[in-house]
Amino acid sequence: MASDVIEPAGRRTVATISRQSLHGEIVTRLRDMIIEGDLQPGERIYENQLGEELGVSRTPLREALKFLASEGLVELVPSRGAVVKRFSAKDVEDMLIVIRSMEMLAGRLACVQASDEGIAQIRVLHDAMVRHYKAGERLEYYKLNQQIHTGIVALADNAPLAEVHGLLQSRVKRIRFIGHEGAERWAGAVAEHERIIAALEARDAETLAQELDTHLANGWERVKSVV
Amino acid sequence: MASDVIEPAGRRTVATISRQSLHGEIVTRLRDMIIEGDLQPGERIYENQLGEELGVSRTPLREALKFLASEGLVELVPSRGAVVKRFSAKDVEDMLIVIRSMEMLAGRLACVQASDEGIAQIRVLHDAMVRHYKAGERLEYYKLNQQIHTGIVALADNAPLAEVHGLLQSRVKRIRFIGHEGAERWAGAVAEHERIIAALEARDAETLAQELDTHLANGWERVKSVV
DNA sequence: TGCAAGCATTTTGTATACAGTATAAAAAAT
DNA sequence: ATTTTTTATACTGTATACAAAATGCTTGCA
Repeated sequence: MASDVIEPAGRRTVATISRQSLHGEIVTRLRDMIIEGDLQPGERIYENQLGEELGVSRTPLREALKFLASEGLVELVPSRGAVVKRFSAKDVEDMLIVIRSMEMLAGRLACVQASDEGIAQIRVLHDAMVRHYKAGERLEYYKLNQQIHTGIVALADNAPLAEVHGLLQSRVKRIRFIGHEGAERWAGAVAEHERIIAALEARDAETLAQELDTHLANGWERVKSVV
Repeated sequence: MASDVIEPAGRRTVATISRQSLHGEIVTRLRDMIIEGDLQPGERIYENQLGEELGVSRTPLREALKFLASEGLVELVPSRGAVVKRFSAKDVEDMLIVIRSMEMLAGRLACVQASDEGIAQIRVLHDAMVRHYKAGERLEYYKLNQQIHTGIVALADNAPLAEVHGLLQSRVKRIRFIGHEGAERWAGAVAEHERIIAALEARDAETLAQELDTHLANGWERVKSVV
């Protein structure tokens, strides 16, 4: 996964000056490494070793770890350093419950707040996703799927909501990415998405919330065997 | 914790059980300072000065600032250090919308998940709060009010939910604390609480969610003049 | 052979020092 | 007088060095 794709809200990527502070770069770098599985859950992080590996000294690395600890991606054990956080099945289920609730809220808000152009953009993403589905391209499908969900949340025009959603999303990304669903389930997910977009375009808040509810509940069914 | 009792002989742990790392202590210290208004919104934080003031060197202080930045309490401007984050009225309203949604979810979950003892404990807190209300003790009332809301979220037995709720809660605490409501509004809030507790005891999820919804919507009405 | 205690190594926690950058103030030129 | 440039100062960013704590290993003893 490229690190330059759309960043979650709260992170400002200024194109003009790429000179973000070093610890900032390390944060995004490590976040990617954790999500992509380069750093595995439960793995202890040795500051010297990792710092050497990244070509930075311990100080900014430590600062980055504190940041990620607050995000909940790593755990800080006093006097024993940082460990990549491991999530239990219940943790994941709990997170998905919260994510579901927040996307339902986002959907309701989006039906009121969103501009027509914003909704149209979601439709574009959806159509592209369907094309990738028909072509059987799972990775591309997965990415667009994520973008659509993040996009609906963005339409709600509620920064804290987007932030918290992104926070939890980043934690389950790793697990969700693994989830390989069978053809029939995959088809079901696409059909659900179709109804979601339709409800959004109709600005039918209750229907949209309902569709997101069932879609994300099914999402848990799809991944829970993997966790 | 109980683990200190069974320490092996010859290995004596110091009385200060809170053997938290220094940056950890600084985090809680600064968080309190921000919430209580010792550090005011928009105020720039000079690391040397604040470090001197707290009696710590810059390194752990900087780590603490990174942590708080991830929490959203301070903002990191590259090459210009940390600033206490300032929230607009819309920010606060958006946060309260999300908090409301999360507490509604928590209420629904609590009706299923909570133990009878847990619910009884909320009742105890509520009764104590009412006593403080009748005595006109605003500060004590405020604290118990917070505890009740946090307690209901805790009953949901969903760690990520409690975490993100606490995250947003800590941001609006500062504002909420300021909000001095008139006598009649105060009475209304207490009455709403009474209905909330009743619904919880009856484990009536929908009624509870409804009551929380109106209560927290009114909460925004109560503070929005202040923001 | 098993266990315990002490020593050594490794790793984290904190402080300090140095380098780079932004801001502000002062001086010079238009 | 105003604007621009230069210079100085102060603060942040990063690295390195030192101290404390924990883990692991070895050695001694029963």
